[in-house]
Amino acid sequence: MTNVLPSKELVAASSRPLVLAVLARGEDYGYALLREVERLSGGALSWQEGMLYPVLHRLEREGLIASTWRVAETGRRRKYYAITKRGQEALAAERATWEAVSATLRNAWGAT
Amino acid sequence: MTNVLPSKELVAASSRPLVLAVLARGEDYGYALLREVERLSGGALSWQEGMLYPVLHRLEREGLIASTWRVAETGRRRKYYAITKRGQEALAAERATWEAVSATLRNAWGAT
DNA sequence: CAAGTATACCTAGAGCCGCTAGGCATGGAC
DNA sequence: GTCCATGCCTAGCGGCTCTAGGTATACTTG
Repeated sequence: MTNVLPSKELVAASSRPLVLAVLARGEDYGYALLREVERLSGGALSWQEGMLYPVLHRLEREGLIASTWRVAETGRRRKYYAITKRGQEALAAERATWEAVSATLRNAWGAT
Repeated sequence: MTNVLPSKELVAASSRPLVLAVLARGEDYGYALLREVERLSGGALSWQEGMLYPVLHRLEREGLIASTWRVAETGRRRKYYAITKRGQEALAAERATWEAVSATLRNAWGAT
């Protein structure tokens, strides 16, 4: 399932729920999120940095995630993001809409 | 599952595969597609005309669907769209990317 | 110790797409 | 004859990814 190259629209639709879902499992920082998405997709998805950082900034501005600068054991400065209470509610809502659309697509695909 | 109000990004991501999927089941016209999507979603999704017609024109310009003006039994002029061979290939590709992204989301949701 | 690579963050501009908010035309109901 | 549903279309706005950069630092290798 390598390299299916989702359209930019599909990237746009999945970026928020995916970031929130990953952060719901524990805090993480931007650069590592890129790796995590690639891992979770089995290599199929590969996000660009240019879309991730704006997404993180938007989510933080909306109060769905919160950031903390910290120095890692490697000695590098990293900006760690954690999901907030409102972020968890938003995640549940995003998931519900995603599943509604998915169910609709399955209906359309299934019925010949 | 009424009224989940998908983001415009999710609408953008699903419009192409959904239109192609519906037309793969048989030709249809714009206005009826709006109803069909509402029906397939169980009332959860409600497309605006302002996004559907541009989508149809884009898909036709790309050769994925083809249109024919015809007069219905009601006496009204309708523009019927049918999926083309290339459209069916595009549908398969769209479906593959959608499922790759869905699987990624499920992975993120599932693992706590 | 110098150079290259991986890490780690950020942003401006372009292009694309849905949404809002209209417009136009006709058939059927009352 | 008036109103609603049908049936198609489009211009302008805002928002989001992508391209294509920039900056800085730790680690590796010769």
